[in-house]
Amino acid sequence: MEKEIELFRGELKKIHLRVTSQRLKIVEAFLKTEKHITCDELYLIVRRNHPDIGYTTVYRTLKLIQETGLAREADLGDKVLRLEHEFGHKHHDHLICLKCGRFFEVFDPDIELLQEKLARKHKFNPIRHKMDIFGYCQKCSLKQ
Amino acid sequence: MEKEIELFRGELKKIHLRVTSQRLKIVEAFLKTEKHITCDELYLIVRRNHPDIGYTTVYRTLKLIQETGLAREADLGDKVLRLEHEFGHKHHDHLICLKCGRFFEVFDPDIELLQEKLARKHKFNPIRHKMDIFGYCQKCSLKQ
DNA sequence: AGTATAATTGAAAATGAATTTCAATTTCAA
DNA sequence: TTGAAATTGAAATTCATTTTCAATTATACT
Ligand SMILES: [Mn+2]
Ligand SMILES: [Mn+2]
Ligand SMILES: [Zn+2]
Ligand SMILES: [Zn+2]
Repeated sequence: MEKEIELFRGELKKIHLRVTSQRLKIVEAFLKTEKHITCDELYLIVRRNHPDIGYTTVYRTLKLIQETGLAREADLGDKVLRLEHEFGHKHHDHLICLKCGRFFEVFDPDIELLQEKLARKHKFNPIRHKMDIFGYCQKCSLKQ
Repeated sequence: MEKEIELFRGELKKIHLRVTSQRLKIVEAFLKTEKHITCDELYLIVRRNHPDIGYTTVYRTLKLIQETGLAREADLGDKVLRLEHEFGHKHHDHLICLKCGRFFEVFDPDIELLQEKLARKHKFNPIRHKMDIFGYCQKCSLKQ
């Protein structure tokens, strides 16, 4: 987590933003959770230990966390914006259970390669992609 | 388009909903466009020829269009809900240009197969998936 | 240290797409 | 024909996201 925080500090300084105690507390809270978290969820967590920090500051810091490369958007199929750790985390895709909402992070190098090829075939220069497979996890498959 | 409209009529009747002139006009307008369309965009189109039809009815009919299997959600990376034709259209994924916003519909059977395998490997029962590759189309790649 | 300047904060307000409410109207089936 | 059910569209509501603004705080420069 130290590395991430150093990165955060550095990036802020680069763009002449200040490293405030609020920002640090928020980024620490974000780094501690391993979920795909919404702004509201993070706010509720931060508030437990730091009741003086407002929602707006969490919201704005979450933007900074994205901009500094610590987080990226993750879509779990509900309609709220969720963020997941980016720095130090390899790219991966998701299996998302339609019943219980749990998700699994997966990676398949063969698919990645074919995606690249597919794009090239269409003279398209791929930058990033999102692949989400929706269905039923083992537990929910059994229960049905 | 006749086939789609017959399906729509049939599905409505199945669930004891009425085939009204508004619904028909809206579904026809939807079927005529080949874009990934938002509710608002469709409303504006419908309004041109049928100024008496309200936004709410378009919104509700769009839900029905989805439920009857004529449309599915399509995410182009902006934050608005878009719908694309489903019935009679094969599954496909998207290459989405980050610069001009245009998109290309693509399909790769090898990727589809590997996706299925990947899910199975994790004891996951896949139902549907979404794969969007973001990057730059040929035109926008050259311009940069 | 003192002061000017710029950034930060959090409450409140604004935004905007998605959704619901409701009273009036229309359709259907008996 | 008549009562029940469905439909409609305007208006209101919801809810996440984003902006505004006045007060506070940090920083840079004498
Ligand atoms: Mn993830
Ligand atoms: Mn499409
Ligand atoms: Zn599950
Ligand atoms: Zn382009």
